[in-house]
Amino acid sequence: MDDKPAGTRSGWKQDPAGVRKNILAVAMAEFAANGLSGARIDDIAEKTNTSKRMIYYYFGDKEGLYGRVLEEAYRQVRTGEQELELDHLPPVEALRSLAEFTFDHHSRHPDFIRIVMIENIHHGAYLEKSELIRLLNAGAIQKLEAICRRGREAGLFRDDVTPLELHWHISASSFFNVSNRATFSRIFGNALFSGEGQNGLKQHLVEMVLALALKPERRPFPSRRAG
Amino acid sequence: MDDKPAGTRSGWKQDPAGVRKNILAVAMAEFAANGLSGARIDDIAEKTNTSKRMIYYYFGDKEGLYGRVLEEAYRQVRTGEQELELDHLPPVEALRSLAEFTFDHHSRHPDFIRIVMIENIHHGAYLEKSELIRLLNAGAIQKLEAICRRGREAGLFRDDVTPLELHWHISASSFFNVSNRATFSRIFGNALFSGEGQNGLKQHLVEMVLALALKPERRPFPSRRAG
DNA sequence: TGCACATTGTACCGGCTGGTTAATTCAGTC
DNA sequence: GACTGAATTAACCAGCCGGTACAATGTGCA
Repeated sequence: MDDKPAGTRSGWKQDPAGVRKNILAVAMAEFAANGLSGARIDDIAEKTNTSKRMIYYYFGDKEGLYGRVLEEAYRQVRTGEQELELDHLPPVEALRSLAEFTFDHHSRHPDFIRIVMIENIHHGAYLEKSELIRLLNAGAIQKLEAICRRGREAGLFRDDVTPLELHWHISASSFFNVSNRATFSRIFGNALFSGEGQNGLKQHLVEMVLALALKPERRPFPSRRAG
Repeated sequence: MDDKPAGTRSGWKQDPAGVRKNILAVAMAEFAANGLSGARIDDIAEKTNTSKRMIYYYFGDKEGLYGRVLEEAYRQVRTGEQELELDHLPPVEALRSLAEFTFDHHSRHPDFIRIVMIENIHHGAYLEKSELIRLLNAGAIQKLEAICRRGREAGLFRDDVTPLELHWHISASSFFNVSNRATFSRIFGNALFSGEGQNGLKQHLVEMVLALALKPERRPFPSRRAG
């Protein structure tokens, strides 16, 4: 165990922060794989560098652990989103980039998607209890609001389509693309989930979102035909 | 117990078919509510008109029961879809109707959505085993294919957007609208889930789908502005 | 009626699983 | 180097829960 101590104390042989982190990471994978009731504390403990007792020591009980995993999942994903820089782009390009980024970002974080699916199965009961998550998500739509403001100021965007609604549509496609891959591909084949298929979906999502956001007379389409 | 016997034999006092049906209905509700590992056989038996013994008699084990519930869920929903009649409508109107219907239909069947969510959590492992479901779903896209054929023949529809992709986009929004209601509304409020909000989403979904399917020069938009 | 088979009730079990008890080690402090 | 609180270990437990054994009863048929 030659990890560098992750906590604030240095030269500390025991590593509480590292243990917590290790438990959280393993638990996230297990909950994402098996759900709240499907995950086994013993299995989580087994895959940890520490023991079952430590899980209860740091997280109280199974639901407490799940709650922290949920928070951690949101924290990781929202943090990743912050890195996207859009202010230097004109509104239409910014919206296009945001949609493409969201589509790819969700695709890169299937465990997050699965945790959110599981949380929805539980009617958002645990998310309900977390103030941290509400704070984290408060900023989730700010980029889009800024884009919409600029777009409207430039006379490009409709004003009867709200940022929230745009966010909903972008999220729906990006989320569904991961969450329902198993059943959809089983029923209709894998075509849409190949590299080519995914690019097609993404591009068409962008077209749809732009078609929705832009005033009809400002639409940059036809995508690649006469215009 | 004055149900009429549902089986093939008449004048039969015992009612195996009815018992099966009763178990399936209760189990579907329980699995939808709690997931596969979360649902309790004892609880299901309790809410049934019969006993736990009968569940094992008819369905073998818990997973067998879940598999049949999954089939039944698909059967109910796909059967309900059959009732939609679109052949008498011109292609654009037919597509609009199909999208609106799908949106509403999913909204009316939250338990089906939840079962599909749960099945996706399990990577579609049980759906994988069911030939019945594959057959049921084979026809799920035929209406859309017919619409697209007519639309292309009339010179209205693009030919680089497949029926499968249109189905994917319509499904994504309609599914997400139910599946992620809990977390989305907790984070962003209920505005989109009021009657008004839902109508707005549905109308904008239609706009997006039509914008995607139609050739640019044939788009009937601007939605309600000059044009 | 008596036979063969389908259906059902009762009582039970084994081990999995979330959670705990209590003793032990570790690191800093005086 | 004894004291203290935080961190850790190992053994243990109660009851839940999926599943079963077996007897009993219902049903059509000859």
